[in-house]
Amino acid sequence: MSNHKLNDKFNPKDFEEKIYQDWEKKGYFKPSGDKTKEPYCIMMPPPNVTGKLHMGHALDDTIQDILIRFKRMQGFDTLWLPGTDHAAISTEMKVVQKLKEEGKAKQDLGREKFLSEAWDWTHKYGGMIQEQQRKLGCSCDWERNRFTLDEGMSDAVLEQFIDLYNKGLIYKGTRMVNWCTSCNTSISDAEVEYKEEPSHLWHIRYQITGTNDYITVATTRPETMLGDTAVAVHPEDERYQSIIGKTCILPIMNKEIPIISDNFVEKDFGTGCVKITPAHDMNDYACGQRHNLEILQVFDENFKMGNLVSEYKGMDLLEARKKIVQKLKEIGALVKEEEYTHNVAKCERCKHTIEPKISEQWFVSMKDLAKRASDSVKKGKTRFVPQRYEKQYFHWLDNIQDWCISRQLWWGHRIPAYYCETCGHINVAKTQPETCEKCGSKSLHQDEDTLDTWFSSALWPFSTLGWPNTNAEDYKRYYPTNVLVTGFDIITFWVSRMMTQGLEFTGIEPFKDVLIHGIIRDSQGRKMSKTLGNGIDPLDVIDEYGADALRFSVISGITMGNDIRFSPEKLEQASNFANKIWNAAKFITMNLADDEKVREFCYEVYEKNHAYNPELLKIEDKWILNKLDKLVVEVTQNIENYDLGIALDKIYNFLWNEFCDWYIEIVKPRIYSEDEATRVAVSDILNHVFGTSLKLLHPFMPFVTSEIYSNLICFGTPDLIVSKWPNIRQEFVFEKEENELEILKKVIIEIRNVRAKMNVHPSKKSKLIFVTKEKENVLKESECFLSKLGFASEILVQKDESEIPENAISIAVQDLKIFIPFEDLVELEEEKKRLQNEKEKLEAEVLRGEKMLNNPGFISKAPQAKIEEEKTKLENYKVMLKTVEERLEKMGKKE
RNA sequence: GGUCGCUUAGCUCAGCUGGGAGAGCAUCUGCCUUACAAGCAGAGGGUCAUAGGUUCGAUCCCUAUAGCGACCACCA
Repeated sequence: MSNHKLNDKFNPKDFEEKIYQDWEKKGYFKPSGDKTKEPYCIMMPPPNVTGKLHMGHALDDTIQDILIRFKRMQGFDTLWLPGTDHAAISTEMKVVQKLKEEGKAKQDLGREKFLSEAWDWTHKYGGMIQEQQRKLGCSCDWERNRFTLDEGMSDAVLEQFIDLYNKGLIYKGTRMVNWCTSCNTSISDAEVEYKEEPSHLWHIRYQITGTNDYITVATTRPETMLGDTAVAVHPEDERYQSIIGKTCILPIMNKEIPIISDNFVEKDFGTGCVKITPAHDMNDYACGQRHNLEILQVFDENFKMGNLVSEYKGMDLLEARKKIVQKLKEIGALVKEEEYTHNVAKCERCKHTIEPKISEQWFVSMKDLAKRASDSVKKGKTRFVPQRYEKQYFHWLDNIQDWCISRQLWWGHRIPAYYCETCGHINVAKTQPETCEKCGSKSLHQDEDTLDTWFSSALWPFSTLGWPNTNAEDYKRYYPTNVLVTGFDIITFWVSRMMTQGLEFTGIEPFKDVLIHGIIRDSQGRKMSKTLGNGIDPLDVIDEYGADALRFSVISGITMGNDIRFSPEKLEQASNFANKIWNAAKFITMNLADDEKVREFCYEVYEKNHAYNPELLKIEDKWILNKLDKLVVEVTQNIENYDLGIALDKIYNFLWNEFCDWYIEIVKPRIYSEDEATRVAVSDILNHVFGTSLKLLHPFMPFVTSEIYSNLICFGTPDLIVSKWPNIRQEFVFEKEENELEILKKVIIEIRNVRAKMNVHPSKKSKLIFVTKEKENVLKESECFLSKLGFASEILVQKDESEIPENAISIAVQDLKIFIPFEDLVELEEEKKRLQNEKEKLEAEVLRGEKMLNNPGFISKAPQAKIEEEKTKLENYKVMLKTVEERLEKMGKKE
């Protein structure tokens, strides 16, 4: 007997942790370093260092792990490099919050102390997510783990800044930027999101200077009117032609401001007149630039009312709005107040309001960089999967604005710009220069700001490999990477920037494929969110069902790019599946023939590439081997194409419905055979087929497959994780046998079907009489399992129908006729009804076939193979119909 | 407003370049058949959103419509 050690009950907790430690200890996650192999590399999108694993990560990481494990088994020199991101705003917010709870403020602490707090925080909460990724089974090389604030990465960031600055691609300028009033920093366009909010549209009239006429403007922000420096209309708006160039009186301020014309004004919106507040609106600012308008700040640094009007000074903005509306009412300037919903800019991180603010910031000039990144994808150098997402990418790059990279934060890479206090010159260098490069002064101070998080993550695919040292071994070997796996929400933030920066600094696209997946929603289809509290914790899932089940549940049946609805049913399915193969493994190991002999046989099959000995193979062996070979080809192809959901479902179906439900059942009599040669042969096929399926399944469900495999296969075979991916055969040698067995399966299904319909208890056996002219040999060979699965007391094969009892059930499958004499159990009327039903079905089939084949269009235009196929099918149906008709006729005569 | 996606069994979703609709769960009927009741065997259930078009043939390709969703832009 085999010395199997599989526990009686399947429980992932018994082995998952143990197996992971074993993999890591044996160094399987590290690249093989074998230079004769082709490298294959994936960079893990770095999660926030203080983050927690959520379902999105679970999906993203599972996909990557599947690809890496697949390629590793295929013999590539694989590197999957993990890491974490310092997540500037997010982490700083958390630390600020913590300080606040302690009654401290960031400013009081000062930069040094704050950073030390932030590092403490990072060390305390950081890295937790990586422990969780281990639980998920991620086979990434932890020894190459990187952090965006570590030394090497920081050096890469400085290199990038200085290089772009020297090329003139980074500049400092005063612009209107998005300002988060809560985070107190500028943010980039990509970090702004818009949310619909109910508000009002106030119509306010401004008197045209020197007349009794008025011009009415519509606004959602009356509090900004104090800073109006013009009113604009569309140049071609007939209504206002006469007043363009005149001036009007700004109420409350009682100030004369010009009426100008500008194309950005929409004639059809509101009144067609827009108040222009250059200091507090993006469009107004641009318009002000075009018309040389004065910029008047209405708010102070803290977004309270400034001192334009002393009455409102220091007031909260919303409060000021009320007061000003009130005032306008009083002076009769308010014409109308209507309900209005509009989009309000919000901070993507903290969800607080974004205010446009004029300030001095650092920018990256994006136009040329974007063009190149766009072209790369257009030329197919980098490919989006699914392809439709490239539109999102193009759209972003084609409409790119300069990238605001400075943040008024402390947690991050500090901008390497040193200002000369003597001459004002900006010195840009990796470390603080002794003297100003222009005037030689020693009074220099560094820019206070830090860089956008994405400025460092943009370098991720190569800074992790040693860049800017272009001679670094990893960089030379693994760059560019093969595939980037991520969600569509991050295409603009990250994918596009890795492309622009990658091309600029390495001259090549950082990855060949960009694989985009959907997001995981809750069981009702809602986005998982903290506020809704509908998030599923992957760790809870792992705890309850195991990591393999979690992985199965997020991959099975999915299509790349489509959203996934989380369902507990899938987890049940997954864990049932794991349990199923566990039990199959138990059965196989329990019944293996003598170890030594099987091992010899195994060796033949494995090392000689399917060196089957046809002498020892029976029809069912050939059937399953043929199916297995097809499965290998298809699954391999599916994974190459990133059709992971399809691949997994095929393996599932093969293992459960073909291997367990049919093959094992068919082969049981041979397993229990007295003859040792029979047992050895069948043990070997079981081993081979099951072992090969486990290989195919391993990338998807690494733990349970490994645990089983190491208890199943013969000595000398390596651990599953580093075993060889099954060979792909070019041709399927057992097509004929496969087809024959499929027919026998149908026969068995039909037999079971009629027995079920007639309520025959399984213990009640019956005779099976096969009538055939050609399939005697096949039937003889299959007698053993036919009799078992068909509940037969005896099997008779004969050439004609001469001795068929009157009251027998008859079944027709292709050219086979089967009769089951149930003796007293058969009710003639019932059987007639059933046959009549059968007849009608077959007639319909024959009709369909004839209609098709009689269609001249079909005959002349359809491919020949299709025509032949239809002809064969029609012949089969005709034969079957004839059988049924004859039987009916006979029964009719008996009455 | 622009772009894109989705609409298939009661539910959740597959369905790869057009050639007789699939899975899981749920439902119904039998089974504790010595791997597995987390199981086995069987069954029922779909005008593939609607209307046109292309084709010998359309769930699949084209056009329009409706409902849902996402992204981008943002109009004061």
